[in-house]
Amino acid sequence: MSNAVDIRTLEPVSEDPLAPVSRQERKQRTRQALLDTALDLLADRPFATLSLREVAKGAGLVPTAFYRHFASMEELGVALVEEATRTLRGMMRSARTDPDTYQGMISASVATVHQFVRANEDHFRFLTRERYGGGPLARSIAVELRMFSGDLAIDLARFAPLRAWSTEDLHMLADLIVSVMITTTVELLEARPGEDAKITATAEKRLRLILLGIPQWKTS
Amino acid sequence: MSNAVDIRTLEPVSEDPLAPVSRQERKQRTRQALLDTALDLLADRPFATLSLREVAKGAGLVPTAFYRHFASMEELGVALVEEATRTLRGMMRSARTDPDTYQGMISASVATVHQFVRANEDHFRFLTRERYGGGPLARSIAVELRMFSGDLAIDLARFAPLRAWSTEDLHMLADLIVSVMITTTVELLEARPGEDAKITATAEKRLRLILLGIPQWKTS
DNA sequence: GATTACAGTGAACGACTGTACACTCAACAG
DNA sequence: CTGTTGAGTGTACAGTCGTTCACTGTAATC
Repeated sequence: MSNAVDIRTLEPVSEDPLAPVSRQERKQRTRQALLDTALDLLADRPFATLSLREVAKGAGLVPTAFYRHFASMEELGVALVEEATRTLRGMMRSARTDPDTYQGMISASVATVHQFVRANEDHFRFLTRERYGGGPLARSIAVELRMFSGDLAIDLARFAPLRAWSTEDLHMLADLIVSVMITTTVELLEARPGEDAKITATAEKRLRLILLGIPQWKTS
Repeated sequence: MSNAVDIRTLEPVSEDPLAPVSRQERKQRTRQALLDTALDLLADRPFATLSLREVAKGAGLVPTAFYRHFASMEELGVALVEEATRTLRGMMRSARTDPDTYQGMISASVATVHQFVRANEDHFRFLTRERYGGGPLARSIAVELRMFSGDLAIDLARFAPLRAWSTEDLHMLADLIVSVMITTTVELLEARPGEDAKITATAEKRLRLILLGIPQWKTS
């Protein structure tokens, strides 16, 4: 009767409490343990300060066993980006259920961001940290965000007041909206308990102000 | 005839080519050398990965001599925030020379940001990196940016269409503008040569779109 | 001119880092 | 049942790290 759903993939959670633990399943499990402890350790420090040894220890492994799963810490970082990115794509997909009014679209989008950030704080903290952290991960995250913004631009093009806009202007608008969402995400992650409502309300205001300018815009 | 000006402080540069090198002047000089090499090393990595030893070595010092100037790397980080913050304040002051049209204000502001970022890439890279990097520096940078945004809100309040706005809405608008400026800064720092014009043009568009919404806004 | 203050030196420490290598032992294929 | 594969172990090594301590030499002070 539970019908549990993974909020990241929106796929049903298969509950298999006592699996026969095949060989590759075990491997995948400790691999996930490595990713999880890395994400835990990343709660309050940048990725570049993680050491292979402490990640291995956190996963209950001896340092050398780490190499059975990743050739280096950087490779683990890439896997982490992929994992967090999957969450991000899940959010994007979930936000695409479009109400037909501006106001409805705004509040639904902000609510989706709020829900996903709270349900996956680790992932979003990792993404926002490393996006600007300057490591080698920054670039791949930037690429992912650009994709995000590109998809949003396509969605926006369907709205009547935006049909006549040049694609360049549509991307400008999409980037602007994405940057508001990123700002909101960071604010949520830094918020003290109880401040969520205020943050989402402000985010909605920012989006509403931007959308108010749309009818006045003369596209090039 | 040169009338050279320090772009960070807007104060005249005193040219004293062969000073008699007093004792405390020497000290201040090596202190600055520590800050400078730290900033250099920060070009492509987060602050948390800097080691005391390499900063000392870069400044031509033995590791233990570092302690004559800073009690720890974190203290150096704080000094770095102060230095970069001085640049930021210089930019803010420089941007306050307000033309009286929206369009003039927008292009002048974007031009100022562009000019300051290009002239002090190290400082702005450091600020944007560490703002979201999650270290102990993030908070003090956040405080500084909030001040920045607060000052901007005050300036905005002088504009006729914004006189009736609630202070809360003014802050919302100021934050929005600041986040556009931060986004633009990051884009400039990541830009390949020759892309500057496109980036500043996009930044102006984003600001113009936001300002177009102002007359339609119903403040609360 | 004698004395002090102090920026910078050099050796040494214990802790931690990534990585190499030879190993164990249980799941798998034949 | 037998042989192989491979995830995980244990030891070891060479570097780097922050920090300690006793020191040197010179500018500043009296």
